[in-house]
Amino acid sequence: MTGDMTWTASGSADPENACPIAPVVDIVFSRWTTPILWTLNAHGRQRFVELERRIARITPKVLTQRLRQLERDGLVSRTYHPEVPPRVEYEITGLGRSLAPLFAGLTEWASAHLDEVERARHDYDGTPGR
Amino acid sequence: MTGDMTWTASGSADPENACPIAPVVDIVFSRWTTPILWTLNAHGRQRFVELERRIARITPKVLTQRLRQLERDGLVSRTYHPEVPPRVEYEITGLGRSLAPLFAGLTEWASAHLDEVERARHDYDGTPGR
DNA sequence: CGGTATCCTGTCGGATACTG
DNA sequence: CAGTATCCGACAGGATACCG
Repeated sequence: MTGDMTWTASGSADPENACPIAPVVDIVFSRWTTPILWTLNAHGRQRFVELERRIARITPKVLTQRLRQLERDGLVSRTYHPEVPPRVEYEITGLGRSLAPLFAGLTEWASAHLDEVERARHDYDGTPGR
Repeated sequence: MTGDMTWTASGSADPENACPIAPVVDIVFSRWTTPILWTLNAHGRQRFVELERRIARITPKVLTQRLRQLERDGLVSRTYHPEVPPRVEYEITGLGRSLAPLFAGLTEWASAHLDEVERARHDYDGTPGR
């Protein structure tokens, strides 16, 4: 399909990090960002508490931090409604939605290969002499 | 093409983490794993020092830790040659290579949208009153 | 409601030194 | 060469309390 030639050997190898996708990984796959993006995409525009409830175990502090980061990166938009009580809504942006195929690919890989990983782990752990 | 329906809203929402791809992210996108996988795929079978040199700034301790994890997950294979001096070779497995389309997708997303992220960051930082 | 402030702990990873 | 052992500092993230 697309871009397969990007995943091949070439004489390059950047001196700093020999991995061209490192920046994307930092943006999209830092801790908590995938659950947040996933929830926002799956359930549409949501308020802070809704996110807090759906993403179990996340603390408000961390949720705020990650939402700010995602907003700064343009993946999520924040709308403040000056009411009493105040209402804030978060929504995934077009840029954020452009990650959809990637997430779909991840999901597909998971269902196809996750059990294989599980088996490998079991074999590794079960092998004596490590 | 494939698996797009997995990235849609449905009544599910797992209680623990509302994000089905969380396990994959842990496996593939934990720190240093992408540079390692990328290098192994790009340059083929390599010795420890080769990896160490190509992945700048990584320390031998951390490289060992991550390689062990990748080996346990079945993404990388380790071959020990009992010689003097000893020789160890690391190679990406078939399971590891099955991540190729995903990495290609990431690369493509980067070239298509990374500048947009950069612009969003600049706008965000430049907007007063935050 | 939607956060922020403060404190505190656990863990990741760096530095250094050493070994089969 | 290919690691391991040990020490250590930084900081992400949890718990708790408080505010507009």
